[in-house]
Amino acid sequence: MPPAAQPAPAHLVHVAVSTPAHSTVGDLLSYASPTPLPPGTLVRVPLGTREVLGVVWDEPATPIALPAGMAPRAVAGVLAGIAPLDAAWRALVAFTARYYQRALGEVALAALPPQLRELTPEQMARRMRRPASLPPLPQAGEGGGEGGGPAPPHPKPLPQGGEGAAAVHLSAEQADAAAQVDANPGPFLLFGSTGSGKTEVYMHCVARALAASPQAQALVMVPEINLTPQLEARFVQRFAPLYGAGAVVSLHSGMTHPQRLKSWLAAHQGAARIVLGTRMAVFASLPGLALIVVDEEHDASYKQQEGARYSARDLAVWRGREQAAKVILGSATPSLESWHASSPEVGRYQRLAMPSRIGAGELPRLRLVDMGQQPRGAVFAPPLVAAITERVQQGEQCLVLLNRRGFAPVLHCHACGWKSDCPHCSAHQVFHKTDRTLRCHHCGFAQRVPRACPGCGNPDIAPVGRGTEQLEEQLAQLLRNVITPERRAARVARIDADTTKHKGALEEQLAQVHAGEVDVLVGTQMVAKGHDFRRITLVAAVQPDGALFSSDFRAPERLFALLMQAAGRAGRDARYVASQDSRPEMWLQTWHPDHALYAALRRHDYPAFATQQLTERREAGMPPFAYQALVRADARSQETAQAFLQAAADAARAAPLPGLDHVFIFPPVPLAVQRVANVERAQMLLESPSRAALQRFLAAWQPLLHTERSRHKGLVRWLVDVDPQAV
DNA sequence: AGCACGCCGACT
DNA sequence: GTCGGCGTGCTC
Repeated sequence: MPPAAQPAPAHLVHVAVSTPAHSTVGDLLSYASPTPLPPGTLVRVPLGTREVLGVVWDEPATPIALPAGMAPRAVAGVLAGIAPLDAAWRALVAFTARYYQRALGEVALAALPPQLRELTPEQMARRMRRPASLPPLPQAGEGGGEGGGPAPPHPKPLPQGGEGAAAVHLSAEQADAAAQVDANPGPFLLFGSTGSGKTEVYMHCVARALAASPQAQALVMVPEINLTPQLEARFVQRFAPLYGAGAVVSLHSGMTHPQRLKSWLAAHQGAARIVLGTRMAVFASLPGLALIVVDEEHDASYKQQEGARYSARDLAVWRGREQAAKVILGSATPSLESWHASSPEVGRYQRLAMPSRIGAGELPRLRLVDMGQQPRGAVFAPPLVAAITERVQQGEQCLVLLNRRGFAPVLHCHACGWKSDCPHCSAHQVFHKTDRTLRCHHCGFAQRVPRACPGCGNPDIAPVGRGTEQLEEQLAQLLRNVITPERRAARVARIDADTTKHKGALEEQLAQVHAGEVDVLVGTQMVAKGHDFRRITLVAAVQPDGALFSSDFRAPERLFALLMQAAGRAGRDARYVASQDSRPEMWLQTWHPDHALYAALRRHDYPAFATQQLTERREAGMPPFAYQALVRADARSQETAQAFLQAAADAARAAPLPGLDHVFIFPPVPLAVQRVANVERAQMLLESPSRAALQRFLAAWQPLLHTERSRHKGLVRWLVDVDPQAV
């Protein structure tokens, strides 16, 4: 009688699964597998009653002890068609989790395309077999080891001589910047004014990087989904002839899950040579990564605002160093962090300047309207109305910016003092005239506009303040008799989040502007970013002052960047400036015409502005001369939220935690909008001159925060935000 | 976070 | 008699 086949000796594998940082479960869970599984392997494992996606992780330095008496469960399946994620990807994920104080598995799983979680191994295998537009897939064998499968096939022979045939001529400035990137390790800060042709430099550097090796890949990030289509068009035009149509892919949250999975797999397998995307693309699996470009690197959108609150720009720099890829950060108005890092005194980044505008007209002249000298209560100062009228009569387009949606931010009853407060938030409900609603922009609560004051019955309730809807209405009224050179009545249009809710609406509206059907465009800051309005010769910011005296120390930086960017929308094409005496202009309506920010803006002098801001920041000990973290707490009552934060701070001081000597803990305070959707919000700022000390402190603090959480009933959630972009 | 189990109110 | 409210507790 032969003995029954011995069960194969079980191998213990350590798997990252998605358990949030709030959970008591450790970073890695142990499972049994009949065969050893290399780190990076995608597996399905049982977790409680469900089966979830996991990533086999590296053997921990210190062995993990299972809870007493617990036997490891068996791995349910291996996603065999997908090569293991390489060590570089795992290192990026591990660093992100550590630095931003989140669970490893949460970061790892969030970094993978969502459809991987939904597909069973069988569905996955079917999908991998399906003949796709992608080149044939490398088959990853069991135990395939590090670095993925064999080199991917190439749809087209490699271009000869480094530069592709489709290369365009670079200006001397562009060529010099590109040559510096070639010759130096970086990271680089490409400081190029709007219209200086940064994208050409990016494409040139991408071409060089890809030509250097058949495996080489490039990652190009932009801040907003809206900006990916036009970027993709340019990259496809330039690189598809060289590397095939599948060589350029996009990755952003606006794509469908199947599209995202397809792009992700193409990048993972190396078939995609160029990945374009938003901040999430920084986590793409790119085994051949040779170059990372972060366009508009100053943009706040690179900071993730939920889950792991990572900065894709900062992670790009980290990843580039780890994976020996060059990194180019590009901006006309760099973040002060990057500007400082590229200063001679620090020298961490190499600064490359491109001051000239190519093929575009001169930068617009700044016109400051002193609102103290204008009739009270006017939305538009008479000189601005006159200027817009004149432009429209000459067949030129104008752009009017106001960063506030709706008709008016609040309704007010003068009889009893009633205001349109949101019942669930400590904020006003915004009056939207087009659909006759009051809407809270924080919690989304919407209701019909009341006919009379709900407080006293007074039928006369008045809008206070202005939003884009009101500007649109007022401008249409002011320009009602203005005729364009084509003998057509002037047309005003509005672009904001309300008019572009539906898919394709933004593209449609932009097309109308490009076709010249619109004369004056009113919009929020979404129109100031990136879009190429060739015929706009006048840009006006109606109410820019708010940011000058904001409690947020980064508000001036953001305002300067926004206004510079908006100014760059004007006069992109010299042909559309009708005559010499109508050169492009940027108008600002301000109560503070002598403010230093506007003076620097008038000279288009970012370096002067940055120097002044950095001086203030240095004196005040603020970033980039200090490092910050924020602990946020949401609770049923403000007292509970603050009590939790205070208790956490007390526990840290009582311990005392390592790094505490170099970390200053501010008292808990309510957020500016204290209550949202009936949840009270508070936060506590931590500041340190040493990033390392702050990191050490936060890591040691994590378990105490968990402990405190359970002691505070009514606490809804808490979170840590490292390097917060607003405090 | 999910997803269980668990113990009290208004309905087929 | 059940369906279901969301309060605590666990996930290798």
